[in-house]
Amino acid sequence: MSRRTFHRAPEGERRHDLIEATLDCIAESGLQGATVRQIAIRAGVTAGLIRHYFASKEHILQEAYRVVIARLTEKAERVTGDPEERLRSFIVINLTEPVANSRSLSLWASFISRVSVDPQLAAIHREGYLGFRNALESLLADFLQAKGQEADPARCRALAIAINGLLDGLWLEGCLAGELFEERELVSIALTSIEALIGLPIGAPATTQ
Amino acid sequence: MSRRTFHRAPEGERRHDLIEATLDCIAESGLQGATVRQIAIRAGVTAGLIRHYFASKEHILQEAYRVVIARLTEKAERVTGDPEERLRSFIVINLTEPVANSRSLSLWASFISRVSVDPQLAAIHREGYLGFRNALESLLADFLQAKGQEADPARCRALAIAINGLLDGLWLEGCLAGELFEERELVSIALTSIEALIGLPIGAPATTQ
DNA sequence: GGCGTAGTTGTTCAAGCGTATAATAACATC
DNA sequence: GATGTTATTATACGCTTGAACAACTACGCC
Repeated sequence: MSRRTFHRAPEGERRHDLIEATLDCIAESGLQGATVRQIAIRAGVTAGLIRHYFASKEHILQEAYRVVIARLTEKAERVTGDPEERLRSFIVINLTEPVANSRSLSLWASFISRVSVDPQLAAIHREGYLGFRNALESLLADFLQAKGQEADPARCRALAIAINGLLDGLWLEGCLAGELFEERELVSIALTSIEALIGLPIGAPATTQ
Repeated sequence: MSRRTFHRAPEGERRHDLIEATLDCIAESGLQGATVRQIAIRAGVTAGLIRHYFASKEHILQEAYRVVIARLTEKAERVTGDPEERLRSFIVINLTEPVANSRSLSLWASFISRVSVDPQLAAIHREGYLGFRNALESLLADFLQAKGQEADPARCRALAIAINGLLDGLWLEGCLAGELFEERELVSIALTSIEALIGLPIGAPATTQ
């Protein structure tokens, strides 16, 4: 009985592949679909190998959640340019591919549903979430200051909460109802709405139709 | 070996209890925690009984999802009063108990994560979601008309999308980060923001601090 | 007050789960 | 090319799962 041949992959690559396979399983069949056997099949290895890299199934799920959060937030947190440009980019990035698509939503919702139950996931969640909102709040402060407005802390906080909510909600709508909107439509609505909230133009160049 | 004694409940009551037990299981341990045995234990019956009322586990989960959606939307869809009062109530209801709490979010997210995978759940979702947004859109049209503004359909649609997004997002923030806000704070931010979006006061009576 | 019905129980079954561990083969090193 | 290390496979174990089904009993009915 010959064993199947295999390839010894470097640790980093193997871990990455396993996590990617995990995300595929979750996106396709939910957390319940992410069994060690299914993950292994997808990654093209046998089930036992997962325990060689992750102490338990819990651990690989936690790592996978970190990756999900990172992909949802990292692009928006690295915008460049002047304050106005950065704010605009932040908005657009969060409402277009690859951040906004149904797979992202499936993954996000799968983990969110367990955040209030699983303390480990809750910790990972809080970390990523605060980072995101702080990035937005400082973006707003910079923008207001650049426009010569006093950056009243209370107002900044309220604005950040509102805009964060608006972006979350529109992202949700776009991911869920995808085909009901053009990408441009949600971005356009977001820009117009946020201009109304702040009371200043964000100067979207020929984006608002 | 004597069997345990039992009570023959009327169908409606028994089905209700079983669904309630299902929701408890999901809220506490996610969809994975909703096994026929756990549901049965919570409902105080044996596992076999579930299959007497529901053709399969899938069916009881679908019924449970219908209940979740109904509880999230029914109160807001039944607001009364003049247009301004109805709009204000709609906003407040969606951001306070019992619609906004962490259990609601857990249940919602659990099902949402499978909507893009399970066609049956997707159908149930679309039904409830469109009802909610239509309710908001007609509320807006009434409000604008009552204020003497022309209810331009395109603007109504964009406004409904934006406000729906804002409410969803703030609901999410409130449910997830609950302790970071006072209930009043999110409601207050929502009212102020929506006034800015519409460009009209909603006349919140002494609610905005 | 006995009977029939069907709501409910208890048990069983195959499948699939996470985990543990021994055997094996790929690769680095010399 | 032999050797040592360890990534990887293969197999096994104990447990839980959704489902099926026969036996039992509560309760409406006449």
